[in-house]
Amino acid sequence: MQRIKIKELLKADPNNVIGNDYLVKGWVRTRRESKNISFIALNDGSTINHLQIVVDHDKFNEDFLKKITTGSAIGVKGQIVASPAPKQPIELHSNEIELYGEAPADEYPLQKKGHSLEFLREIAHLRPRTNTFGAIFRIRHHLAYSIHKFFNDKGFYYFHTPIITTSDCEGAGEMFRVTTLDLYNLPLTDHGKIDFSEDFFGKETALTVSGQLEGELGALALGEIYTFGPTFRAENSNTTRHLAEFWMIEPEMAFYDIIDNMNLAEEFIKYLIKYLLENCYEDLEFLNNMYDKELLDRLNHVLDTPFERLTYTDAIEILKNSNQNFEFPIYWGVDLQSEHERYLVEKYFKKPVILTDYPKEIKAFYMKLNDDDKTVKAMDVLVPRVGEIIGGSQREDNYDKLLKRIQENHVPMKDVWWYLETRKFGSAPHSGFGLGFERFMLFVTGMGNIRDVIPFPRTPKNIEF
RNA sequence: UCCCUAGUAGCUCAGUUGGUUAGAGCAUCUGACUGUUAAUCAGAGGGUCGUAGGUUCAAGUCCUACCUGGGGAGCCA
Repeated sequence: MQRIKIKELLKADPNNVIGNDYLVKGWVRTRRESKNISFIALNDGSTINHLQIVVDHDKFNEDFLKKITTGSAIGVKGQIVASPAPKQPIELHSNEIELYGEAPADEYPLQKKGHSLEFLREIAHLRPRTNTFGAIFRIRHHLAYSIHKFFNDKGFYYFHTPIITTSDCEGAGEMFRVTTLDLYNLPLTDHGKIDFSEDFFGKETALTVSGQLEGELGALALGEIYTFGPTFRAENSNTTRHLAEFWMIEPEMAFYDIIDNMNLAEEFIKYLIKYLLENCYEDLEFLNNMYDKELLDRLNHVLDTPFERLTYTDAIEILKNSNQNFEFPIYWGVDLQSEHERYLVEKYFKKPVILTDYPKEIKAFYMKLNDDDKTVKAMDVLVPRVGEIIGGSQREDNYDKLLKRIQENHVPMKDVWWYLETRKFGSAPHSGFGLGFERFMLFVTGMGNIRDVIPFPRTPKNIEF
C-alpha cells in the first residue's frame, strides 16, 4: 500500500476518500484514551492539521498501545471514514499500526500544552515538531520558493556570489575570519605580524558580509540578476532583529534608475505577501490566532496600499514638526533612529514608507551622488513593526566620482580595483537592493524574535545546535 | 557593548514586612470512564529555590559578584 501525506487526504473531497484504505506515517501529537477506544492526533509535517486516528482497543495489544505516546513515530494502515464529530470531516480507522520510534513520556520535553518560545529555543532540535515552528518553517520554505519564482518569471538570473571573500569592502560590519593556519603555531613575518601568505589562499580571508559588489558584476553582463545566500556578521548584536548568520536577497539590475528600483522593491514585497496568502493561509491563520491578531489584516493592508515615497529631507521636516518627544534630536544630517522610523511608518503614514536621497555621509561609498553633491540616490523601505527591511540605491556609475568616494572613505584600492574597472569598461546606470530574509520572515509571520524564524539561529554565545 | 528585568518541580508560575515540613495548574505515573479533540474525574510521585560568597538567631525572600534567559538601545539586513 502506497503511503499518502496527510495534507493530500485532508484537502481531498471527502467523497473521494471515504471508504478507501490508506497508509499514513507521522508523529503522534496526542493520544486520548477511553475505555474501549483511543484517538491519536497524527501530524506528518505536510500541514498544520492533524489526522485523527481511531484505535479500537480490541484490535491491539494493551502494552503496545502504551508505547504510542506524544512524540512517537508511527505508520498506520486503515480505512478513511466520515467522522461523527464536528471537528474534522474525516478520520482513519486503524487496522495495523507500526511503531517506528518511541518517545518515552517521562523524558520527551514537548507536551500537549503550549510552551514558551524561550523554552523551545533551548530545544531547537525538537521545536520543528510543534505547531508553531512547523507553520514557520513551512512559510519559510514557501517564501524562499516565491522569491526564486518572482525573479525567474521576470527574467532575472540567480547569480552565485562567493561565501569566502578577502575584505569588508562595504564596511557592513565585523567579519568572521576564515583560515587553515594552525592557531597554536601561527607563522609570523619579520615584523612579527601574522604571515597570511602561508594561509590557504595566501591572503587574509573572511566570510562574506554582502554579495552586492560581486552581484553588480553579474548585472553588468547578464542584465538582471539576484543573489540569495547566507551572509555573516560578527557584530556583538544582542537584539530581536540580528543574527550572526542570516540569508540575504540582493537583486542588481542594469539600466534601472532609483525609481525603477523602488518600483521593483514594492512589487517584490507585494508579490511575496500575495504568494504566501495564497499558499500558506492555514499556517498564517494559525500564527494570527496564536501570536499576532493583526497579522492577516496587516499583510492585506500592505498588499493593497501604495507605499509612501519621500525624501530624507522631507522626512526630517515631518519629524521636526511632529511635537514628539524623541530621545535622539532631529537635524538634517543625522542617521534616523528606530524611534524616528517607527513614528513615520506606524504613526504618521500608517503604511510602508520608502525613504530616498539620504546625506552621502551616512551612506555607503557606492551609492550614486545626486546633482546637489550632498545626497545620494539611496532608498530604504520601512515597514510596520520591523523597521528597515530593504536598503538599496542606484549605484555610482561614473568612474571619477566613484574613485573620489572610494578615496574619501579610505577603501583600500587593492580590495576594489576590480569593482572600479566595471566603471571603466562599458559602465551603465544600474541599481539594486538588499532584503534580509529573516527580517522579512518576522514581518510575514508576526514573530517578535528573529531567533524564531530560522531553524538554527546563530547569535553571540549561541551555537548549540 | 550599555540600560532595565527575571532565574523556585519536566513546563508555566505563586510564595506577604526575612520566621515551622516551599505551593498551584499543566505534564508524568496509577485507576475510573461507550467517541475524544488542550478529553474529563480520583489518587500518587516529583524541588540542595541559577552559581559562589556575605549580612542575620533565622535567607526562596536582603547585599555583592558571576552565569544564563528576556526586553530596550546602539550597529544594521
